Amino acid sequence: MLPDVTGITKTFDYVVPDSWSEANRKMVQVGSIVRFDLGGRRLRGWVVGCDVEPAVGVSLRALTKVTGYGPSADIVELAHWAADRWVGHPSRLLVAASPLKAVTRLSAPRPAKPIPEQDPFVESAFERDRSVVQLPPRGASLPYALAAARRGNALILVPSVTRAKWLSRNLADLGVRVAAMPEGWARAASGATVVGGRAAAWAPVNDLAAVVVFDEHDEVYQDERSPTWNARDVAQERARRAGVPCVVLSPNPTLESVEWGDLLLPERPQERAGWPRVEIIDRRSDDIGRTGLFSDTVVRALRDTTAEDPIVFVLNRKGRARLLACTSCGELGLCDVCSSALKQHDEDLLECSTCGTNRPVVCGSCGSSTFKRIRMGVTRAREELEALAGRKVVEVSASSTGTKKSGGARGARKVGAPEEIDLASADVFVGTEAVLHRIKRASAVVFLDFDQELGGLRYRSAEQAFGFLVRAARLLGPRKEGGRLLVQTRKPEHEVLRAAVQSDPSILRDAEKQRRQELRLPPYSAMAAISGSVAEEFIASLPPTEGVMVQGPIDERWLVRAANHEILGGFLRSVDRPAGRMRIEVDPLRV
DNA sequence: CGGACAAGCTGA
DNA sequence: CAGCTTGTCCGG
Repeated sequence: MLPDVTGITKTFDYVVPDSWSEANRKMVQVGSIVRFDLGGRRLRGWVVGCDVEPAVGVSLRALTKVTGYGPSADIVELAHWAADRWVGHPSRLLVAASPLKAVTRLSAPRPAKPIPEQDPFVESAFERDRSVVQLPPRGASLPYALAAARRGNALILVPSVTRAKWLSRNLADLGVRVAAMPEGWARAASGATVVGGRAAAWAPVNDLAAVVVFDEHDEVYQDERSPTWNARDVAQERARRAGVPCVVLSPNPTLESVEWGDLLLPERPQERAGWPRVEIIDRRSDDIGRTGLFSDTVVRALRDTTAEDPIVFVLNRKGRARLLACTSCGELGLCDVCSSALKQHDEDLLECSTCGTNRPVVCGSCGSSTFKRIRMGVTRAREELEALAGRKVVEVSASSTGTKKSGGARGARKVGAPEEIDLASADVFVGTEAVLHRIKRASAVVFLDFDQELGGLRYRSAEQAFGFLVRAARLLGPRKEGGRLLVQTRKPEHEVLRAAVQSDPSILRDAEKQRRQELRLPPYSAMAAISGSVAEEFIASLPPTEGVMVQGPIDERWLVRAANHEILGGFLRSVDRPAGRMRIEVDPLRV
C-alpha cells in the first residue's frame, strides 16, 4: 500500500480480509484504490504490489475497504518513473492517474468503427516511433487526431479545456468512441480514444495504439506543483513503453522534442500561408519623446476601422509602470542589457530593476543628465489609445475585464481557461499577454513594446516571446484572411522577429540550439531549482560530485545543473531530505 | 502527515 | 516534579 498522504513515502503491507466477496477480492490489484487504518487514521491509498512477502516481525492488519479501480500496473510503473525523473513522490502522480469518483465496474470494450486514411503527410507521422510535426499557428489538428484514432484507442493531449471539448466533439461526430478526461475515466478504462489536458497523460487507455500531443511547446503541460512533471514527456515515455507511435505537434517545436524525435516540416509555401503578415516597426529612429508608445504606423492601423474583428494591443506592463524619459530628447531610460525600465537609484545612478545593471544618469542619445518620470502601463495606454482612436477601448487583464474580481477560496489556483471576452463589447482592446488568451479573433494584433519580451533573462525567453507571436497569429488566422501582426521594437534583427516575418520557426530554433549547446542549457543538460526554508541545509549536505554544479542562492533559490537527468536525479537523491519545507523543481521554467 | 513519546526548560 | 514546549521517530 502506498498511502495518499504527503509526507508518508513508505509503503505498508496489509492483508485482504477473507470475509470479502469474491468480486471485492478480485478488485484488489496493482493500482486499485483501497482504505486502511494506519497509525490511528483511516487513509486512502493505492495497491502497489500483491502477494508480497511481508517484512519480518510485523503483524499485518486488514484492509478496511476496496474503493474501486485505479491506474493499471503499467501506469503505476510509469508514475514511479516520473517520480524519479522529476525527483518527487509518486503519490501526486497517482492522484492524477486516478478517477475522480470511485469506479467499481468496467464495461466491456466495444468494436471500433473504421476511420478513413488521412493525408499521406499526416499518416507518415504515425509510421515512425517519434515524430515532431511543425504546424502553422492555425494548422488543422483534426486529421492528426483521426490518424491516431484510426489505429485504435489513442491518447490525445491538448493544452486547454476549450480545445479538448472542441476535439472530443469533432471526433465523436466522425464516429470515434471518445472519453474526455477527467470525467471520462471509466469510459477510457473500458476502451476509447482519450482526449484531455495535462492530467490525461495518466488516463487509462485500453490497448493504447498511438499518442498525440498538440502544442507540445505549451508550458501548461508542466505541473507547477512538485513534482513538476511535464505531460508531454510523460506521454512520450508512455508511448515508448507501449511500443506505439508518438506524434507531437507545435507551430514552434521545442528543442526538447526536436532532440527526441524526427522533425517533419510542412512545405514552405504551405507554412507561410498559415501565418498572418508580420510587420516589424523599427522604433530605433522614432522620436519616442513625441510619439510615446504609438508609432505612426500603429496610429494609422488604429484609425483604420474597416475591419470586422477588433484590434488588440499588447503591452507587458501592468498598471502604470514607471518609466524615465530624457527631458531634452525624450529617449526612454531603458537598460542596455535587457531593455527593462531603469529606475533612478539615487542622485547619479540609474538602475535596472530586472537585471541589476546600472549606469550614470546620462541620456544614451543626447547626453543630457536630467530625466523625468513618465508612466506608461496598460492603464495609461488605454487612456491614450482612447484619445487617439476617438472610441471606446477596453482593458483586459488575466482574470477580469475590470468588473469582476479575481481570487476566491483559500489560495485558489487558476483552473482551466480564463473567460472569453465578448467581442461585441468594443473594437479596440488593450492588455498584457493575457489578452491573447481571452480574445478569439482580431483583425490586427499590435505588440507595443516587444523588447520587453525579447529582453527577458530567462533562458527560455526567446521561445516564450515567439510563443506570444504564435498566439497572436492564431487570433489573426492565415495570410489570406488579411490580419496584421504589428511588432514595435528596437531590435528588428532579433531571430524571434526574423522567424516570425519569414514564417519560419527554424530560424529561431537554429539560433537557440547553438546558444543552448554552447551554454550547456537544457535540453543539453538537466537543471533543478531548490527553494524553501531547509533548502540551504539540503544543499550543504550534498556531497561534491563530478559533473554536477550548484549555483546560488539567487533569490533564495539554488540551481543544480548536471549533464543529464539521471545524474541530476541521482545527485538530488544521494542524501535524505531534511525535515521542513523544501521544493525541488526539476526543469524550472523560470531561470 | 499526525500521534506518541522522550528530552529539555520553567516555575514554585 | 507537574506542566509545557520542542524534536524525533514511526506507522504494516
